[in-house]
Amino acid sequence: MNQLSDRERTKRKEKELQFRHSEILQEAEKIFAAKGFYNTTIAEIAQASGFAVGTLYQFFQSKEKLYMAMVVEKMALMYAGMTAAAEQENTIEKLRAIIRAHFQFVENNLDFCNLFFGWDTASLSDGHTYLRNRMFEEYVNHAQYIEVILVEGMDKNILRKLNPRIMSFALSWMIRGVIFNWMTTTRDEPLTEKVSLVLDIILHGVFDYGGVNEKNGLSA
Amino acid sequence: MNQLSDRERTKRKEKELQFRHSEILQEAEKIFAAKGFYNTTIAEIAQASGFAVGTLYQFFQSKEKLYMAMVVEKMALMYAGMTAAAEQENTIEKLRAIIRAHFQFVENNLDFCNLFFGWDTASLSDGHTYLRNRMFEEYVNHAQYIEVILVEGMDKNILRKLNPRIMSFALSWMIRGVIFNWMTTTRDEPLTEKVSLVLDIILHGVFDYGGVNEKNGLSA
Amino acid sequence: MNQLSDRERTKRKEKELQFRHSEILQEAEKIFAAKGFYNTTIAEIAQASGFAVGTLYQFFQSKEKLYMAMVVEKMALMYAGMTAAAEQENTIEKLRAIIRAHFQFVENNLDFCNLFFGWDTASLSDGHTYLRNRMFEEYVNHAQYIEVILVEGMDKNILRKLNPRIMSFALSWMIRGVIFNWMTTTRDEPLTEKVSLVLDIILHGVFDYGGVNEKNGLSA
Amino acid sequence: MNQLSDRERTKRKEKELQFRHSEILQEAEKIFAAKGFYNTTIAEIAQASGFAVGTLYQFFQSKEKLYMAMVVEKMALMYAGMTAAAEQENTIEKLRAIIRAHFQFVENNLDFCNLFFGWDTASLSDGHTYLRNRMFEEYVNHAQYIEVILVEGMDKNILRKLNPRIMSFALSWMIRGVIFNWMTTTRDEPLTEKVSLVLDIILHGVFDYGGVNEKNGLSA
DNA sequence: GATGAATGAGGATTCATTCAT
DNA sequence: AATGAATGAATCCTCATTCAT
Repeated sequence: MNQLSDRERTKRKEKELQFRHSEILQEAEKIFAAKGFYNTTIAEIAQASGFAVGTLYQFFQSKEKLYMAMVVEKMALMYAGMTAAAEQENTIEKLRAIIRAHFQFVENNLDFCNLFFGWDTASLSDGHTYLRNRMFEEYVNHAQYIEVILVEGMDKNILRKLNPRIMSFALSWMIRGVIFNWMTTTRDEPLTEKVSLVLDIILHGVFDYGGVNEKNGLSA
Repeated sequence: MNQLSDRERTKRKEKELQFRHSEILQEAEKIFAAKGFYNTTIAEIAQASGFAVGTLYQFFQSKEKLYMAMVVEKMALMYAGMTAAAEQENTIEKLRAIIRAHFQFVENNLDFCNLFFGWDTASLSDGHTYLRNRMFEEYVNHAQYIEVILVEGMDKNILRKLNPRIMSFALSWMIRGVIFNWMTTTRDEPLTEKVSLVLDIILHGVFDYGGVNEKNGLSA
Repeated sequence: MNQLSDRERTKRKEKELQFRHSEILQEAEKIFAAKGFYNTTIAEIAQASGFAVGTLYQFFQSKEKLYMAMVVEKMALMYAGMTAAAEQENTIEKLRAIIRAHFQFVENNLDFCNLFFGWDTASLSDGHTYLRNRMFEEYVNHAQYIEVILVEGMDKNILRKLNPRIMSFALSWMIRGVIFNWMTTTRDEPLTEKVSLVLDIILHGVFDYGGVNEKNGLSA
Repeated sequence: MNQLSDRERTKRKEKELQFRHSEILQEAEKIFAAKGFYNTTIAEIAQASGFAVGTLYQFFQSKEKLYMAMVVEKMALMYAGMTAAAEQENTIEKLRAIIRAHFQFVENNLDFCNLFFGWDTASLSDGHTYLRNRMFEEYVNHAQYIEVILVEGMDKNILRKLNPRIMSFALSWMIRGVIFNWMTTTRDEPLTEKVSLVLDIILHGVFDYGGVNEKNGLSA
């Protein structure tokens, strides 16, 4: 029983640790998003998260590591959400789900996305290599995941047989573009309203065949 | 005669000034691109451009202003090039020319694009508002220019009648995506080789109508 | 009986305390010797000695006090050893024994001596006065002990009648010099081999009387 | 003529530089001597020497480098003085001159010697290797210089044929001992008064041959 | 008594900016 | 106009010490 309570205590501690961890990360995200990496001081984050400066350094070795942890965690979350959403039968539906998940994440994580999409993932001095690599890795990983879906679609003769890498990037960045547009303007209607439009453009393009797309009832 | 020589002197001076200006901006671009805004020191730029630190401050009020001048100049150049290239009869050809001009600029200005597209336009402390606004302005300006072309195309029944703003962003960012992909990979073939593919995707989308696009001879 | 067990418990506790004390001091010595006072952290000592940081503070009020305890203990040991060794009939033999004891201590306590002789008894901020005084006290104490021996020797017409304080310091530091030399070089032969040489020099000096020393059979 | 004035200006600047250099070093010496390496702050030195913190960093890369520069300079000065003083015909006179020069330096550089002889040449974290080496080098250099004098004396049958390295160290450290004694006590009479006594002990030792030394008229 | 997480004061260092020459 | 030495505010990080458990 004593042992049990020991285990329990350990567990509780770990949970608390995790909790504090994300507590800090959450505040850090807001501040980093608002002011960028270099204009954010550790003291600010400490104050905002209610810990002492020294305490932050017990969780994160350095300012850069803290920043990285925040970005990597969020990115993973974003891509995980998209991957989970893509669990659909139909290729088209998979793409639609991915777009929607992407948009939803943005709506729910404005702070972070401001940072991530807003031209701003700061150039970190030396550790920058690691973060860039890590982000790029995550990004490529996701791109490959989309490629797989695209290739599947090609095999089923649902999608045209074009370079899947390029297609994947075109899709991702078209999405990014719409996000950027939304974030930098009034945001009067939810981003998720634009899912169909984006899917339509990526699927059928902008060329006008004289209404042939619409006739085919293919516009999503 | 004295007046003439005065004018001449003034002219020469202005030319020299301009020359020094761009001399500095050129070196600044390289260094900023290589190390980011915060890891670049004024002393470095001074050294690289062959001027004294104090002299730089005679041209630019502050480090941020210098950075801004550099970015704004380059952006203007980029968009100007694209606008110039778009002087074509045909809507489709206009789009193709814009894509090509974009790609060419990237190929010719790797340093800058690394900075501009590479997730890095640092968040500048207080002047950041101005730069962001200035960049955004320039960007929206360009987007509107493309919108005009797109609306023209719609009027001529060449393009589908979709939200032109969204279409414009979709196009721009699809281009960005391909650029990003190219910049972060091997770059074994010129970026300009991809013009047709990008145009094809944006025009006809990725959906497979059973070869109907190809049959129609519409693939660009 | 209860009282007895109480006494016993108290005794045992004290022994344990003492044990832990020296346990800590032993580890502290190694680390201090290797890295100096300021580059050694309490956390390191805690880890090395297998106690928690807080526990160390139950034994020693501060880092400086811990350091002092260590130094003072070792010094006392050193001087005690020398004093014990000096229990000899003959004055000359007393000096020889002191030199030998000194050298032996060095050979057996390299870590500490590195610290103590190696130019490094760091200047401690405020407590430094105490430690310096304490060390100096110990040192002078020992010097006086040697002085007594020297004066005895003078009384017996074995030693020249010179300022005994100076003589004492001359002897001590000549020993230190040989130690320093030995510690900073290859140490191929034991330090104790040098006892006779040192005794010879201090007794007879370096002047050459044309072999008169040797003739007299006085070289030690 | 312009060229000449240029040269002159350069010269003057260099002189000023050197002047400031030693200005700083002088103040640094006092403070370091009083408080030790770790308890001295750059800000203090800056304040004391009348410069801004940043200015110190234009002269010395780091606190350690500043410390080293100070120590090395002083040591060189000390040994140079002793070497210069040793320009004597007679071996005995050479030794006497060296001892006197040593003592004089101490009298004139109390601050520094407090640091240098007072158990305190701090253990510098990483740069420490360089300083230690540099100091040791300088030290050994000097020791060898004395060795040469000793060997000369042996060749002339003035000194006994003992290990010259050990003799050199014995002499140096006996001197150090007397210095230490003088520095840590009242200093009522000048250190230089003790030259003859030290020379006497090192030459003739402390053994009493029944006045044979004095009879020979050899006591220095 | 033992623990070790939390604290926050303290200091080295950098670098944009100024200004006397 | 050009220079570049001097400035000192600003910030990251360390680590001795405390105290709730």
